[in-house]
Amino acid sequence: MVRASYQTKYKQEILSYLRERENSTATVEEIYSALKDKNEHLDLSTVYRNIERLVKDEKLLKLRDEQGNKACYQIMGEHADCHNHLHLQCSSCGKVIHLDCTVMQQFIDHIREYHGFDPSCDNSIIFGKCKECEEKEEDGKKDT
Amino acid sequence: MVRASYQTKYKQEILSYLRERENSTATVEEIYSALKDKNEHLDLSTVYRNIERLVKDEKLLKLRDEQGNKACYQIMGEHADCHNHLHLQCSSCGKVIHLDCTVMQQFIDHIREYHGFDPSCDNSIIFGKCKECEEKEEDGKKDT
DNA sequence: TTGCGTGCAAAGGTTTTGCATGGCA
DNA sequence: TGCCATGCAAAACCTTTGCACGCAA
Repeated sequence: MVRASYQTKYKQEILSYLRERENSTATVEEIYSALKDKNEHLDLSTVYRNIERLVKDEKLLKLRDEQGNKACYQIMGEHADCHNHLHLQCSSCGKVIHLDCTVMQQFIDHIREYHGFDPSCDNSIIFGKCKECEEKEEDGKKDT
Repeated sequence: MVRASYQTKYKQEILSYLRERENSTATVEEIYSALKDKNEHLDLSTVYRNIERLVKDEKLLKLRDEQGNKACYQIMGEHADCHNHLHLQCSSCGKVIHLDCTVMQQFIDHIREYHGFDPSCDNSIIFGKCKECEEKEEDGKKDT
């Protein structure tokens, strides 16, 4: 039997918060302040500890923000095999695209075969801009 | 006229230290302790400040170690256009392979065209294992 | 009782900042 | 003189750890 509800309360809230953001990531701070609204006494360390376990259980994917200053997290999809595909993360909105297509497979194979390098996709992130954010930026190209 | 020698002393030492490592990266701590040997009074903040400027001047490439805990740096090649190719970094030895081939170009183009995502290669790192480290590991596969 | 999750406080590691000094143009 | 790099000290920031308490099995 799985542990009772109280004990996993925060884990569930973290997962549910991240499920809402589905395609994008959240920093620890964002998760913390989201849960803090409903749980006055919640401590940051509790959030860190819960996240840590969720990552270990492969419920969450640990990534990095573009500057590399902070960890950010994303919920794992149902298939949960984020080991074999690359991640594209938009540096504006944080959205993560799970790249998993033939071209990507060929690319990985090519690296292995011709560059003597065996990519592990887990921590690897390709940053850039998604189409939506790029269009937004072009619209608002006036400010600094 | 460029600034005189004394003022750029540490910058030059940093560059020369990183040139020796050519294909791999160094953390701030590593750079610091290497220079410290010759410069007793060198302070860590000085290293940080010099590195910062070298990155801004595009003499160095700022990367992250695999865990994302620390920054690490690599010297920019002569062509200095690290903006248009991907970086493969070995998580064992830190070596960085500057991937710049047709297949990679096709891959990038494919992402742009079919996934609505415009990769910016600057901060993007694909971690993995280089052939040498992989072979080393297979040889010594006995310990924990 | 035992185990585990929690809050609180403190520490840890990396990086940044403020300030006074001193060298070079 | 004026600008800029430096050393030193302190702070900032993200993250981890120690400890005691309390709920659930």
